Order: sequence, then structure tokens, then C-alpha cells
Amino acid sequence: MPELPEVETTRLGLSRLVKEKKIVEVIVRQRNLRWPIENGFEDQLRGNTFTKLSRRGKYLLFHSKRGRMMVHLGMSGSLRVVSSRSNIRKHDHVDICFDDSSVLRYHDPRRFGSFFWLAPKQIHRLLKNLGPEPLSKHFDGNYLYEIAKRRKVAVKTLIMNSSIVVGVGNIYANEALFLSGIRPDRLSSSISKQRYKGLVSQIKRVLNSSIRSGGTTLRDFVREDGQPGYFKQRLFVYGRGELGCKNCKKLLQETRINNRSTFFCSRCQT
DNA sequence: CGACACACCTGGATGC
DNA sequence: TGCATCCAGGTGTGTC
Repeated sequence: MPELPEVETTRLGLSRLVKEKKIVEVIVRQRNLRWPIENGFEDQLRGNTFTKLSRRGKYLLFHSKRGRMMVHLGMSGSLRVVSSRSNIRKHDHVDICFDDSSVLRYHDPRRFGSFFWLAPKQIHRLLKNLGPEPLSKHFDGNYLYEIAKRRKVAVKTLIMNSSIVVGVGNIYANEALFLSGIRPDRLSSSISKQRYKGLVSQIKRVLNSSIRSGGTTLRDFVREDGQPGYFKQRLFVYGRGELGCKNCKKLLQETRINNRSTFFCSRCQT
């Protein structure tokens, strides 16, 4: 999936294309996503209009007068706006059709994504335990250090825990640890406050930088217009297992932490 | 409470 | 060509 930059890229791109249009039809071809799409979901949308598109972590929230549609893209989901209802591909699970004949179309081969309808003021249970936004001022070195010193996990596992901070997935966790010179397998409680300040600023930097490039496309992520993101070319470690460190040329190490691919330079990261 | 394995699902790459 | 195996951007749930 989509990590935070890809979700934000989707939000920015979709916003003007879905707002202030009347929804005339909703077609759900596959209800069995990560959680089944509830019966009645379509009825909440039909005749409705999106007024605003926001994001919490990796969840997109489509606001309307009657409530909000909450969407998660899972590992392989993407949303785009197409000009007509035709040309349906395999794994196009949801169509939201507007009165100008454009269609907001959800595509997701692995079906780890999800769609929910939220009543006004309802806070979904999946949003209740989320940590701060990584790009907000609430996420800083002091905050992360205070949590880290009480935990006994690898620092990479720490920053990928959405109850501590949202939006840092496997790609950007690898990148931010490289940029701040911290080995991903270091025990969270063994790292100084100063180094956490550096880590936090690199997390913010890499996420912002990727949003500006339209996110990272590895295989199937596409933006709202069907174009890939261009941040892949600027990755320092993720997916570069056989290659040398871009900084010192030493061969990168590849390992697994929490069963996720992990890349680092044993010279530049300590 | 924290740590961790496992679950959900398809498709692409790789190896025999 | 076919089949088995492994791996992939996430994260909630259950168990200890």
C-alpha cells in the first residue's frame, strides 16, 4: 500500500474531482474487503454530495451533510476518477457515480482495504487508538523518546506502531532510519533523546519529500489520474538489498524485523 | 499492559 | 509450460 504519502497524494488529487457533485449511483461488485461493506452503505451515498476530503493516518474521510465515508487502501488499493462507467477491470470493486458521468473507482487486488459509513459525529473504533499525525507538532523528539524508553522493541517496530505514530509504513521507516543514522534493530530503550529528535525530523522530512513527488510506486500504486508516483528513484535503502550504500558504497544489509523487509547500512547506521 | 505470531487475499517473480 | 514456493506498500486480533 499506500503509506501516508500515497494516501495524501490520493487525497490531494481527488479532492477537486469528487466535491460538490451529486452521487447518482453506487455500484459495489465485491463486498468482501478486509471487513465486509455493510448492507445499506450504498443508500447513504445515493443522492448525497461530498463536501470535503480529509485524512487521519492512512484513512481517507469523505465528508458530506449526512455523514462520512471512511476508506482505507490496505496494501494494494487505489482510488481514481474515470470519465465513464465503462472499461471495468478485474478487481474494480466499487464505483461511485456522479451526475457529470464521472466515476470514483476503487481497485484493490488483495482486498485488504475497507469502506465504512460513519454517522455524523461518530468516531469509528479503528480511529480511536491512533497516535498523533507524524507531520503535526504533537509528534516530536520528546514525545517519541518518552514512549521509547519504556518499550522493549526494535526502533523500527516502534515507529511503525500506529498507536504511537500513524502513517509510517515499511518503506519510510527504512528510509528515515537510514537518514538519521540509526540501525533499525536497535532496542528502542537504548537510544538517546537527541537521536530521537533526529529521527523525528527525518521522518517528517522523508514523508514531506515523498508527498511532493507524488508518493512511491513499487508495482501497483497509482494516483487519482492513473499516474505512478516518482519517489522510488529517491529511496536510499528500501528495495536496494543487492546494492551499495548511496552514502559510503558499502553493501547494504538485508534482514527481517517483525517479518518485514529491512534494509540498512552497517557503517552509516549505528 | 506489552510483545509477538497470525490472519486476511491476489499476483508476480523465481526455481525446479 | 506448469506447478510450488515465497514475497509484497497494512494492521486488527488472539495468545501468552
